[in-house]
Amino acid sequence: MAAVTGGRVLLHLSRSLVLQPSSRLFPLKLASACLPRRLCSASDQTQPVSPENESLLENLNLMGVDIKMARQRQPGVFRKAFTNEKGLAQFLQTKGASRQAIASIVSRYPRAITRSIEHLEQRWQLWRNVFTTDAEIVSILDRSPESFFRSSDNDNLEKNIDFLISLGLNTKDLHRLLTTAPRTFSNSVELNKQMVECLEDICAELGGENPEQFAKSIISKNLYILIRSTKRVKTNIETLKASLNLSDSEMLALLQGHGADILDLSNEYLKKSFNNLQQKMALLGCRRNDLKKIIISYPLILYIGPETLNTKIDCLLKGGITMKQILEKPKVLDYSTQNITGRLEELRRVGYDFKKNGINILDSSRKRFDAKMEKLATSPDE
DNA sequence: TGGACCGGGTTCTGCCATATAG
DNA sequence: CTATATGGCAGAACCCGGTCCA
Repeated sequence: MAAVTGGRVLLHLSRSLVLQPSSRLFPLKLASACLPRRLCSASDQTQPVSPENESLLENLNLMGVDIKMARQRQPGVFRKAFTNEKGLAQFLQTKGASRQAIASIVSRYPRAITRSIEHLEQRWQLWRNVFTTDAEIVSILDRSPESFFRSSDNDNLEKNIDFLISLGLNTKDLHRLLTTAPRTFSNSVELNKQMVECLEDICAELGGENPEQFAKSIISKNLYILIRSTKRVKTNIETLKASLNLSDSEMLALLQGHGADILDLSNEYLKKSFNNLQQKMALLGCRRNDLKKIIISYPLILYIGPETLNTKIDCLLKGGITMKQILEKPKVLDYSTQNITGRLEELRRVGYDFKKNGINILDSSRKRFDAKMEKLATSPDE
């Protein structure tokens, strides 16, 4: 509203992509007169807050930025006298970002426009140490602008990369890490070090031989671990250990296997998930040891939400599969309820005998499953 | 050579709270 | 005081196919 005061200026701005601090043209006192939001009335005891930067608003409008969203997220940016929205836009454009992408990036993380070109160039180069193309970086920025822009500390970023390499993570690991959990690289190195130390300590406490290797292994198995708090990881390990009554070596084995996958679940979620599974299994007449067994062989079962899990199990049971079979091949729970339901129906039609043939057929790719079905259709005696 | 075993690929941000800087 | 930097949180699966062996 307040922003569109002069079409003349709009035209002018759209022509020149030359970067310039945006506010020069509008002295502050003038802008304050334009903005009714903060009339410095007599009753207002606080210092008059500096008003929003008028020309900045215009620039952002031109860029297609969602001003309302941006203002809600980082209002401070709008009151800055000098910003670099044009420079940022041009920079991202040369890297191959579309107009829409740039607008979306700024809408979601307005502070991006406070970074200088030098800063941007440097940060981009650091990311390019890990990524091979600009396009990859652009796609991450589009996905998560905050990951790239939240920190203005390029030295820290460099230290992070060095640190992660020093852990023995190779180029491919680094690439996966930055792709999957880009926030990791905006953490302070200290924070990342803390998590690594935490993992090493856990290994040592459990009597592990090689804490460094252990930490590295957990990170490469669970790329989200470094953007979690050490408290979360510790609590989850305690929860697992206590509720399953695991010995140190059992716990260690679990973590070195697929247990790493569920370490980053929120503490409450893990507990809720565990309790649900426990209850469900008790209801189905399983023994306490079965619970332990299924979690050790298929920890990801705790990743599945209570409702989904119960539905899946019921679905399998209704389809003529026994709990005993599920306990032996928990991986069938990997597949969606929809997938399972469909397959059960197909198998029922051809009279597939789970007692005789087992349930492994449910744990196979679509291609393999279809091939199998075709064979069953031609020679139904199976 | 069918099928069991196993690991890998995909993907996870956007908000809030708090400490710190200015 | 305000703005920035940073930590932390909730949220919640599914699918594919290489390989090896009986």
